[in-house]
Amino acid sequence: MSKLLESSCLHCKKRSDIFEALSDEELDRVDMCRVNMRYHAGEIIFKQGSPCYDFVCVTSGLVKLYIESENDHRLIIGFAKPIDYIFVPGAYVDKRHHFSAVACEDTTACLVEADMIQNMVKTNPNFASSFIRKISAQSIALLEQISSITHKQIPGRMADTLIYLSTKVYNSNPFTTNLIRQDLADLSGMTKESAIRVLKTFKEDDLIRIDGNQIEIINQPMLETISRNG
Amino acid sequence: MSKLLESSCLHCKKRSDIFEALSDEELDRVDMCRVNMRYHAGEIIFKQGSPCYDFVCVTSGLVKLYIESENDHRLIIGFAKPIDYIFVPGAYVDKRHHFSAVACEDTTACLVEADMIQNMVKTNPNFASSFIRKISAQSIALLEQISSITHKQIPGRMADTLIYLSTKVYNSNPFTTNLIRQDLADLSGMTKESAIRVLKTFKEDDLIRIDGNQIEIINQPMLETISRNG
DNA sequence: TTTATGGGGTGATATAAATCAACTAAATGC
DNA sequence: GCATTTAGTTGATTTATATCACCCCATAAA
Repeated sequence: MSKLLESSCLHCKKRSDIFEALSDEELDRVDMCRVNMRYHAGEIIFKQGSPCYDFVCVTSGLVKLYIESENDHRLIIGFAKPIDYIFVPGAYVDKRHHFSAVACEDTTACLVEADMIQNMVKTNPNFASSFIRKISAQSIALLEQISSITHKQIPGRMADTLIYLSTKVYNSNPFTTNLIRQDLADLSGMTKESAIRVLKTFKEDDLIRIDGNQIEIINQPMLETISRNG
Repeated sequence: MSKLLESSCLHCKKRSDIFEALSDEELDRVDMCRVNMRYHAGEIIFKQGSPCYDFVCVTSGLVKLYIESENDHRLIIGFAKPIDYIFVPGAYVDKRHHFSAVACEDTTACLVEADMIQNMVKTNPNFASSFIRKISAQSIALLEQISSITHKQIPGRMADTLIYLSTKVYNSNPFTTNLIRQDLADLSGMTKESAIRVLKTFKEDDLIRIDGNQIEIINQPMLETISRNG
């Protein structure tokens, strides 16, 4: 279930950085190709394999991005939070989504026609540069995650996940999250049971504290050491 | 050891696709910021962590791209072959290389100043689009590799590697390669010993034939099934 | 010639992590 | 109020894969 909201890009306070490069007139054009959507926690925004028509700009809430494989395995490759827009690599290649996006809290987002964005890339050089900068950053994040998951074992991977959540997603410590254990596992490339077990050892070693939905990193230096040692 | 070659972008037969969008005048500008290099097999072209000044366009040979971690683990994330250029995500973010590049055969390549390319993105919209298309394709390839390595076990991963080499890198079957077993392992996220063992079972099951440097996929449908089943 | 060296290969063993199977506790629905 | 589902947790067991310790063989170096 979703409902339409009204406002304008020009005066939007939740505008993604990349739009800063646009003139008022260009923003109006974006406005014309834009739908504001509201998603409930758990709702799918787009699904891996489906055709992609729109770019998604998250204005509130939190969106989880993940790849899924035949055998029901999931790997969370990142999150999109307010004022992020979700880069969809398929838009320029095969017009398909290569990962899925799900609202993990109640979320609002603007869908902007992919053609419009691609057009803007052609007409506004600064927009093009911002766009490439964004893709580049996402590529780097992917490389880091590949590196973590393939080269480190469970404690190192979970340390990376916790540090990532605290410093890149929630930007706070302690942070309050409604990610469940399975999500932490899917971020770290392990099973739910393994995730629970490492978290337990981290708690016992006073590296972190978990209280309901709140996670606090108590000993970040030690977590970083664990991350480095793999 | 490397030596300088002479020629011009304008009449170059080894020009990467993305340059097609450029005018003669723009090609001349690229020419001015260009150095032609020759690398011997095994030589490093750039190393993860080092500052990046140039984009690399491979004109002959083969280049292996990999990420390395503290504990000497390597993961090959792809290859660049003639008429590819190597997209360096750090160029737009932190001016650092996030993976290393090594010539795995004798290789020639043109180094073009990153500033020049970034400038071209701003002045030529079609070039910008080509550029984004290329990055997007690389992102998709990374997603596929992440998916293979984290969701599949050894036979599935090696099947993916063999199919990848045959269809995407060498574009032939059988193909002749000078990749060693360790490289096949680094492509598949496993140890050399494990790589040798799966290859042995593949040979015994008549899925592939290996004769010196030549690898032939005999039963691709079966390999694809193994890949799907993980 | 012998001596390194690097790659391919194999078996035995160790181990990290998945799987399986229970059992709580909380939340939700009827 | 009871039944059902979902999340969290734990222990026992299995298994995939890494590690270790070798072997051989070719080539290059001394």
